[in-house]
Amino acid sequence: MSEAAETADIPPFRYTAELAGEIEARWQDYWESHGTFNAPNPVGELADPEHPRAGAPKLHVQDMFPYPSGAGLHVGHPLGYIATDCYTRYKRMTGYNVLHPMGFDAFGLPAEQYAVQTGTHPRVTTETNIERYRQQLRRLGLAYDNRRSFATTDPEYYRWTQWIFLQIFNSWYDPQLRKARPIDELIAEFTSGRRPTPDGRPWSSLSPVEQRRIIDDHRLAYVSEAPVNWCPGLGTVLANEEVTPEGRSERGNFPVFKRNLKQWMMRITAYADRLLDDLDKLEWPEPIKLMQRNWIGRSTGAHIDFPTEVAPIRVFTTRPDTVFGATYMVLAPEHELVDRLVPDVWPEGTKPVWTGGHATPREAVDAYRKLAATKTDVERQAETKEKTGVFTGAYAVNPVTGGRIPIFVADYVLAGYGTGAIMAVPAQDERDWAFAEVFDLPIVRTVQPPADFAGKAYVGDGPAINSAAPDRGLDLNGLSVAEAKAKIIDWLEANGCGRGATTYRLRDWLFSRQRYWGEPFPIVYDEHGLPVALPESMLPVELPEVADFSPRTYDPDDADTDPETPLSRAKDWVEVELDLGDGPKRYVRDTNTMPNWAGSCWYELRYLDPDNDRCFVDPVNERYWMGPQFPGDCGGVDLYVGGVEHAVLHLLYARFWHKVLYDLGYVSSFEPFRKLFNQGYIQAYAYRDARGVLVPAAEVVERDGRYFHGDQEVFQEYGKMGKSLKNVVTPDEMCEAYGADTFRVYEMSMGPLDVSRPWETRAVVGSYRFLQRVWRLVVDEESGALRVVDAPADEETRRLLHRTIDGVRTDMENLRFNTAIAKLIELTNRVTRLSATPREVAEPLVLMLSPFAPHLAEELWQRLGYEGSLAYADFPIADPALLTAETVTYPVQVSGKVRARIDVPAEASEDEVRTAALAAVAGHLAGREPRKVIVVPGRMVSVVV
RNA sequence: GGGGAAGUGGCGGAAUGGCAGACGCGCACGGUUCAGGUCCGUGUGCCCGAGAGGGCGUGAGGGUUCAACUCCCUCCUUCCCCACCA
Repeated sequence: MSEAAETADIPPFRYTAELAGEIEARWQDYWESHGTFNAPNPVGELADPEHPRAGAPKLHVQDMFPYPSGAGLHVGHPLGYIATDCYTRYKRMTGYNVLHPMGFDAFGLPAEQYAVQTGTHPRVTTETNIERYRQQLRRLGLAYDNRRSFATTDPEYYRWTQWIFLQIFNSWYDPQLRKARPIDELIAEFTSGRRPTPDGRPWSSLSPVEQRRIIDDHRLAYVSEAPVNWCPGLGTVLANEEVTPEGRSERGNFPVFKRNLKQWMMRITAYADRLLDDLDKLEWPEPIKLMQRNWIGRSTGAHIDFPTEVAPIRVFTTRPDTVFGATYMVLAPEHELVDRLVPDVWPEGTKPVWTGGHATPREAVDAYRKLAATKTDVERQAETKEKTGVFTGAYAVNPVTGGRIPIFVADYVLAGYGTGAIMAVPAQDERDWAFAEVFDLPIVRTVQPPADFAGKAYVGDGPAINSAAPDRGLDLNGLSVAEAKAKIIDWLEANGCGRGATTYRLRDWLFSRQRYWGEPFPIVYDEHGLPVALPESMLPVELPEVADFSPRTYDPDDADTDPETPLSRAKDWVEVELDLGDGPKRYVRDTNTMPNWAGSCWYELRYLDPDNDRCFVDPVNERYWMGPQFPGDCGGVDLYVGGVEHAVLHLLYARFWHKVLYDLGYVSSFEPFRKLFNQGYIQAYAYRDARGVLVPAAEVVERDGRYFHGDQEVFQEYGKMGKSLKNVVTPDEMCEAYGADTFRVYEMSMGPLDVSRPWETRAVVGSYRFLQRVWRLVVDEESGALRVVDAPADEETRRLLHRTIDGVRTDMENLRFNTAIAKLIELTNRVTRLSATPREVAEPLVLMLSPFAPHLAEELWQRLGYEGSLAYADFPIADPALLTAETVTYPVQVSGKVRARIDVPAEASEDEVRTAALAAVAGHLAGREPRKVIVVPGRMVSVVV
């Protein structure tokens, strides 16, 4: 087919991809040069009292910003961006001052790894990628306030990331007030003696270094020698969340080892309760809230101390009511008391199975620990229910029964949760039951199980049994689990052997990485090796130039190695002489960088005041865009849209930082994102040939339900769109073939926004035809003349228009764009059948279409005789009088089956409808008298015989 | 193992107690065209029937109701999250 043949028959004024491209470029230029989507701030450089929306009610909508990868965007990426664009364009037309910004989360490993491979500086790669993203997004006509755009890698941005880090570093958590406070206030409490020192010595008797260590231990950001996930293959430590269940690195799939290393930690656990409780204030999808609740994992119960010969063992239990059934104890292999407890010889009464075949307890414990340490998590996984362990040779005393109970070491008890020790109650815990069976330990039921519970643990509710110690003044028998818990906690507290307690699954956040392409810490170390904050005037601490961007990596299996960061090799940068208040001294910089998450922990705030160089956001601007809307409101972004993969980490970290900033008085909102919406994913078909090799999806053709690549039959599968599946479709291709407006309409009409669905390029043409029909309603394809007439529309068209307006408004408010578009298509299809288009329909149709197809709408709006942009035009309002049809068709059911339809005037009374209905179905009644006739006004009639 | 979400035509989906399948893709037929494509029109859940019409139908089974895709119970399947958390 020749170019000439292709275009020869096409009318000169048809809405083609070429025309769409021309219109789109023109309006994108217009919007940019007019700053059409700039949103005015109340104060500061972005304030604009002349703006049409200055002082209007605000709406702050935000997308989860992208990491600008080298591959560029595919059609799945902008789904959420288009959705928020449609929503904000709509809300702008209903009078809101809309803030809709976009930025880039640009620190990260891919640019760094590319740098390692090619020597290209990550900044160069990053900036190239960002530029590409900007162009791709611009082409989609997304209505951003571009003055507010930034990348987390901009020194002017990460200056404030570092500044916030310092606020966190210079804070402590006051559990009484349940909030973070400046560290100076803690120092003042110690100095005045209001707060005792940890070991009771007077504050003034401590050396300055001792004082600093105590203070440092209270900071919300602190350096800790803690067990971390060391990954020699990557040369870096990883957060727990970055380690797979198999005990390998999420990136690279290298082995990960638990090592004690000095690392920055964030005391997010101090906020566990607030992070949990404030979920109730948020309009988030329940599944996401649940995931956060599970992640925080609050359990309430008690700490109980079990005396031993060396020191009491403290356990955490959620079932203190079952303490009478505690017939043995288990310590995690890493528990600090293990070494002190182990005696020289096996005591009297040691069962052979307890010893693991070893001659002494010491030997047995050492061997077991060694085994546990070398076992990877894969192996532990494989033997999930197989309980292993070994007797320590030591006994503890059950504080309520006074009985001696053996102490075991077993890896089913985790060092990192609770106290790393448990009281084992086999009768009421399935794991303990399994262990007790293996090691032949006594089982004492303390909750009466139902009849069919012989031979297994019973974890449910029931009356307590075998739970009395009259000589100790304790009797739980007959009480329910809840009652027994309350009573035993009172008893434990009164007798000094325990107290009510709460523990969390959430751990403190490991906050340093041994990478190059991240924010440097604004911290130096002095001659004592203690951290010292750099003053604000020294921010930002910029990344030094280095020759080699990679951390030192090792044999992936060699755990006995130490991190060596890229920054540590920049000797001139690392060693500095500074005057930090007590004269010029030599300091050493921190050579770690912050994790990827840092930049996204507060970016929602920087959009509000992106150029402010006095503070990270002006409080007035923050209060306007994010502040509480009513008493008790948490405030925050009004709508935050992004993928469900950030359900826990990003959203938890960002909430944490936001709460610290709130406590310190910098923001008026105590949650960053009031409402969250998770968009689904666009997935795509991929094809493999008979050998299992992927073939490019674009080259596959379907014939009779089978798929072929050339002559070869290939087989369809379904998955994420990506290079690896050879099924990428880019927005640029779609813009080229159909125009950006068609692409936008297609993405929004595919289905509900929160559901994942497959991309089908061949279906895009439906949206294209729709826009062509709308174009034709307004513009004559042959002459280019306006087809719009001022004569009024017929009554039914007018009523359909108003029902459409009403329905579209509801759909837009609820982000149901697919049904909104369906309604617009229905209206369009009706008007298409008219010989000319009434202006009273054309104008509202164009306005309603404009959020989805903004370029086309702007063009038609202009052709309809308006000047400038329709971005601030009023969205159509339905006339309530026209929302019903003139006549209503009622289906008439007899015994649940539709037997007739009747047309009655909309204003007909219920009796008139009933009479008409009965007449219509008389034949089906066969003379029987209806028992009941139900008339649902405007809906249907149901006759019961 | 625990938790969550979801199962509707050939496909994406619509209907949240009231006409199941809106809207779109695909497909079929017709118009336009030398032809293909485009565009326009009509039809399109399945079965019986020439037709009028009738029967069946929202993963399976049961229940509530005049009326169930929708609410309740049991089960099956798929996807996602967590996973020895005391």
